[in-house]
Amino acid sequence: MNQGLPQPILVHDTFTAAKRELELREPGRCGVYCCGPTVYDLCHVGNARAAVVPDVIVRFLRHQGLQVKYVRNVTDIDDKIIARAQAEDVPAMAVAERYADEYGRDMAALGNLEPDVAPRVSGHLPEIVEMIERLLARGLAYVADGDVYYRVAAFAEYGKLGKRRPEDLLEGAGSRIEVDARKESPLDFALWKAAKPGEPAWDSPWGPGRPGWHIECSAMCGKHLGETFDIHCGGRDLIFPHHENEIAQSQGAYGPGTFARYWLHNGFIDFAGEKMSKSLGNFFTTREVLALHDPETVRYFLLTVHYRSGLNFDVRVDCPACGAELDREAQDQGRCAACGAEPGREALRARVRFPGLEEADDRLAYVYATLAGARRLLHEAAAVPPPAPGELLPAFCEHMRNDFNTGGALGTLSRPLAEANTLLAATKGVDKAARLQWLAGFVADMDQVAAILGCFGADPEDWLRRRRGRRAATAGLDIRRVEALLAARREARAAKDWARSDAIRDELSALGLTVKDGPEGTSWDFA
RNA sequence: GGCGGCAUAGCCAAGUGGCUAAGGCGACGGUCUGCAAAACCGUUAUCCCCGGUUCGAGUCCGGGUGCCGCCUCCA
Repeated sequence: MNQGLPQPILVHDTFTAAKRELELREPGRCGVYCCGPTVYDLCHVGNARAAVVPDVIVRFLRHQGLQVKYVRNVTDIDDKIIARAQAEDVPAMAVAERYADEYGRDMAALGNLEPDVAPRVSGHLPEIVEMIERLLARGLAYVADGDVYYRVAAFAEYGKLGKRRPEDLLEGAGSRIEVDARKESPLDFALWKAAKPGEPAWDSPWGPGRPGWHIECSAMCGKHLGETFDIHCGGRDLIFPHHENEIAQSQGAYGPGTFARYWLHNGFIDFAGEKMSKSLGNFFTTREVLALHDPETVRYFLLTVHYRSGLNFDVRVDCPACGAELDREAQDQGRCAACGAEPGREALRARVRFPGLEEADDRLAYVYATLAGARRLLHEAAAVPPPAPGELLPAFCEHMRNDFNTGGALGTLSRPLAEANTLLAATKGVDKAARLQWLAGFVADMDQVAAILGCFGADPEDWLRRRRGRRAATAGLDIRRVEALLAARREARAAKDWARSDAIRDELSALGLTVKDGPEGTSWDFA
């Protein structure tokens, strides 16, 4: 069937546990829902990945010509928000408002497109209540003391997404699942929670209260994407119970065969090989990482591996006193085993480095330097022939069509980038028109790659300038002193005083810089 | 205990049964350079183990081993 796509796209669907060809509910159109954050604190890097992944998927689907409606919710009613509000003695909605803003800032910094709709739970109480009433009417839910629970036993499909059998789940009921006398079964989950004194509450047929965690997504999907839509995204950990429960609710309300047609789940981010947890060495907010690296570098790094794989952030901390690399234990103790210094955990945390991101930053700089060179050459040319259709974009898209394989797609760029640099360096023996034509095609293709990835799209010169400025700032470098040294070295080189020239270069390299002497003069960068 | 995932070079990593197993980092050799740096070129793996299916398997099936995750809030 024609899907309104130039070529078929394969997607890995969690429900069927297999790669399937994307068949749209309506050719040419695609509805995408992404489970967004619960806004009770600054978002962490895992949240960033969970947003970048669907963002790239949406960008690619649009690039392939689909009309995409992208919905990413914000959970602004939740126990953790209430807990934080009570701790700070402010209204819960104020907490939610604040962190929803912060989330928006982080997402924008990372280059994520605005979703078409960013619904909030607090704006969908009527839809939620209506859905619960539907479930009650169908015998799939029951009221107990102002709470409403989903009757899991009444939904035969329960457990299919998460590959779980209700019997197995019940086995560990005593220890794993909190037993609540009001529930018919320990597996039943809350659709509506009666408000306790002091908690924010909304009116409902069952008394004042608030929605359970899962029902919001079912209700918001229904409202903004319809009873059935194409793609539902989220982190792996949401498969069970969150997405399982969404299916139970939505199919319970709308009938079999409704709701999301494809379930896409992204893998976790680890720090230093461990799942994030709130101990020193392996929990980082997006904000913290963005303070150390260009947001585009972070985005690029997130896209270097396939979205379903785990992604490890190496964490490196060196002792401020002796420079020794500290292991995890030393980091937790805030003490250097090599020299005995005790800088403390906080001081060490301030010295954290992410080698993977540093490598990614270098790679991005290479790409931008190549683009800068190509653009400069094209700009200087009197006449540029129309771009030659290259192989870059088709090869790139072939990987993207295979379950949005950004890692594989990025790999296809290496050859063309090297080729571009070869052409840029070639001064003789190349056909000038052919060279310009190839480079024009390269730049045109890279523009499209940039639109798909949300990377490589900045002005190359600006990006490289920003990078140097950022690194100069973190290194506490005095640019004027660097300029003075470079001027002195230029003089020495003009006089062919190599000894002095090299001495100045040594001085610069002691500052952590490297100089490059090219035909168009000397440039410098960080080593 | 139940369920799921992963195992590819020194490190990271792509691989939709079939030509010489992408790519990046690192290392080594070379071109360029006053010397360097950058850039470019080249070298750097038979895919955890055992068995099976197949004309053909890193890719499918079974059994091991080892990591990791979920089953409780979690992206």
